[in-house]
Order: sequence, then structure tokens, then C-alpha cells
Amino acid sequence: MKRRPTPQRKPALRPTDSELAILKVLWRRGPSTVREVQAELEQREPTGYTTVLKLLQIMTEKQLVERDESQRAHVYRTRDSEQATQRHLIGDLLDRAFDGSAATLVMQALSTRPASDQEMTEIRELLDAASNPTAGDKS
Amino acid sequence: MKRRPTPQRKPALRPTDSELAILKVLWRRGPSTVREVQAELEQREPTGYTTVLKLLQIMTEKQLVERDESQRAHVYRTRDSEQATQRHLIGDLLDRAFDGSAATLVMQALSTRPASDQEMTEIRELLDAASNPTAGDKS
DNA sequence: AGATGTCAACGAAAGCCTTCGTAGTTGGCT
DNA sequence: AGCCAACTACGAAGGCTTTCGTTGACATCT
Repeated sequence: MKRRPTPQRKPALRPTDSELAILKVLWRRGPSTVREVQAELEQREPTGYTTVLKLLQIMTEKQLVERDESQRAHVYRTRDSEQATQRHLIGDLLDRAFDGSAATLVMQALSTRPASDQEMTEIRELLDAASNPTAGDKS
Repeated sequence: MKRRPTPQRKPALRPTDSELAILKVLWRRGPSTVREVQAELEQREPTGYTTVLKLLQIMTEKQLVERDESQRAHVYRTRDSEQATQRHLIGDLLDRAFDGSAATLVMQALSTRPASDQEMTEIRELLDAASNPTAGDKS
């Protein structure tokens, strides 16, 4: 029988949990060496040096990070901003579990984890701006 | 050297993409047989019968679904509601990528995928209710 | 009863993720 | 030059996910 030759997995645009942990370090610290990333991760839970190295190598192939090899200790830096990645993850979740409805997601999020007064004010402003798109500058 | 014996993966509380696709069918249809689920999935993309069967068996072990074996064709049904699962996924994403800040997630979601006027009104009401928890429910 | 079709169970293949051990290279010091 | 520490590269082990082929049980129809 003919088995589907290569199941042809998705390119996995989503960073895995471990990859996300590394990205967070890079966003916080800026461009860093393997050693520096590993030292940060180590504080949360034991993480071997070569483990972090391997992950960063894979992440380089996946274009999640860029590598500067001009020094002996290569320096890695993120390719996408934290916000861009967050938006990507949200879009992914919306499509997978919310039928694309941002409103449903927003309401579930707010009812589960309340926001502070100031945050709620910011959200209201965002809503108001979305309701009156032409109240400002762009005709 | 001592290699960490069993990396001790997390119980993986999160459904995978394929599992989520099956759960969506069950939420929509209610309790269903393997054949019924497979027929629905087939409409979106080719999916073999035994593939769906195997996934449902695994999902039963993971307690994602329950199985009624009283009929020859077993009937599967979800264990958690769609909303509960959505909340779970949001909580997960918040912890992994948003430092637990629901407000950040909400604002990113709204700025990326706008909501309709009616939805925005609902969100405002939710915010108001959160601001005045006991201000006399809709006097 | 025998043929046919449907079903659950099992296991294996292939690919991905995470963890490391090991080897080879390089820079600095003595 | 020779030695040590730090670094990269490579590969493999073990677990997880998805896809199926195969088998055996059971029902239905003729």
C-alpha cells in the first residue's frame, strides 16, 4: 500500500516552549552568547550548556534568531520583536481554538485573569480608537 | 556520565493541533463515533479512519475525552467544555509568552484583529462589570 | 453457513523536540 | 612549545506526535 511518503509536517512557525524561554532571555538582555543565555536559564531550572547551544543552532536554522560569528563566542540575537512574536502566537491560537474571533478570546482572557484599573483604561481607549477611526488625523 | 534518566516531560495538558481539531468536531456535533468524526475532518483535509481512531484512543488515555463502549461503535464525548479549554489555552499562552499579563494579550489581540462594534460593546460591559463588581447588577 | 463490511486494537514507521556525551578547535598562559 | 579552559559541531538516545497497515472480532445479508 502507499503510505503518505513524508507526512509533510508544518514548518512549525511557532516557537516551542524551550525556544520561547530562550527568546525571552534574548529580548530581555539583547544580543547574547550561549553562555549568557545559559546562565540566565540556569537560574530558573537546571539547563545544560550544550542543550542551549543546540537549541540556538536549531533556532538559527529556523530563522528564529540570527548569529554573529565574528567573535569566537558567537553572539545570537532575535530576528522578530517580542510584540511581533506575541501577535503571531495570538493569531495562531485564534485560528486553532477560537474560530478567528478575537472578541471571544479577549472576553475569555479578561474573565479569567482580571486586569488592573489602569490596564482596563488603556483597553477602553483602544476600543474607543477603534470605534472612531476617523476622529483623528487620517481623513 | 549521568544523563538525566527520563526528561520527565510535562503531562502535556495542552491538546495538540490534531487533538484540537477533533475536539472541535465533538463540541460541534456532540458525542460521536470515530466514523462520524472522521467524516467531518475529511471535509477539511484527507484524514484516515485509523488515524482518527488512534488519536481518540490516545485522547482517552489523556482524559481529554470519554468513551462509551456500550455500543459496538464506541461513542466519544468531550470531557471539558470548549470554554474551559479555551481558558486553559489562554492561561497557558499568558504564562509562556505574556508574563501573565492579560491586558497585554488583550491589547495585542485587538490591535491585530479588530472586533465588531457589537463585540466591542460587550467587551466594554465586561470591563465595566469588573470595575464595579457589586454596583447593583443592571438596576 | 459463508461472504462481506465495519470496527477496535496493536504496533511500527518517520519526523520532531530535548537532552547530553564526545570530539575537535582556538586563545591565552606558563 | 605545551597545557588548560572555553567554545562549536556532531550525533545519538528517548520521548512524543501523526500516519497507517494489519489483524481479529462481530454483524449483516444472502
